Amino acid sequence: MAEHIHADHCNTSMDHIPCDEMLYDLAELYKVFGDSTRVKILCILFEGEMCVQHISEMLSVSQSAVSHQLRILKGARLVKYRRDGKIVYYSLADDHVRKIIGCGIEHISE
Amino acid sequence: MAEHIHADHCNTSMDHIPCDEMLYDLAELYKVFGDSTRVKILCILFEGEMCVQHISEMLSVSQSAVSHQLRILKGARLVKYRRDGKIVYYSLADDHVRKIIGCGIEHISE
DNA sequence: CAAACATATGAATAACTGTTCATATGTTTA
DNA sequence: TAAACATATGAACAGTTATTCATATGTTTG
Repeated sequence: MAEHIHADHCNTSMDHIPCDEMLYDLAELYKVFGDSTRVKILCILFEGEMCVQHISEMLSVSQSAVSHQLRILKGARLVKYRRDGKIVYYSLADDHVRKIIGCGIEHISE
Repeated sequence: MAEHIHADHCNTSMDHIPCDEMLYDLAELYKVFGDSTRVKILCILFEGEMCVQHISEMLSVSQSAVSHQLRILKGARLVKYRRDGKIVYYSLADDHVRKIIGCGIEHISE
């Protein structure tokens, strides 16, 4: 939410140095990617939507831990969810995630 | 260094889920971007090479703190440096940095 | 409605991280 | 070579964070 407010005041292109608030928000965003559990969750969601339990099993991470991390991913607007009965399905919010992770992989595997 | 070893064993494209080691390395990379001081340093270096003292002044961050952060950026192969007398000039290692930060800004300002 | 199930959440703890301070290393110049 | 300067680095401390555990919320089914 706050990101939007800041972002509107700043330039999006890389022609000039982004303003301070934007750089702060940017760091906040990358912090979200800076945890292997969260990155793994995101990559699992590349395949399509998935429920919490399934994610938990695939990663061998407790349901609680996954849920906590999903909350953070939600907060960064990286994932969205829909409820179907008692099951909640999570999926990627948009294509930025794929792009950002793609950029990172490019750097590591250069 | 280790990243290279892992990366070679994994797929770079996004067709399949990247392997565990790669996702771990990826999180490590994003962790580096996940600090506003470091992001600011990187953005300052968009303008070209710059010495430690100058960076320190521009950010109003102590010389020591900047130096510590530059070490981390160096470790992630995001910046390179050259020594000219007593002054050390830092600059971006390659264009990945610009790309990664560009992706991030795109997301925040959507 | 009660029991079972799926998910979310608050508190606590252990591990990690960024800054500061003091000092070391390396380079120039007087 | 001594002093001054630029940078690097180790230790310590404060603040942050990810997981666990216990439990709450919300949903279905018997």
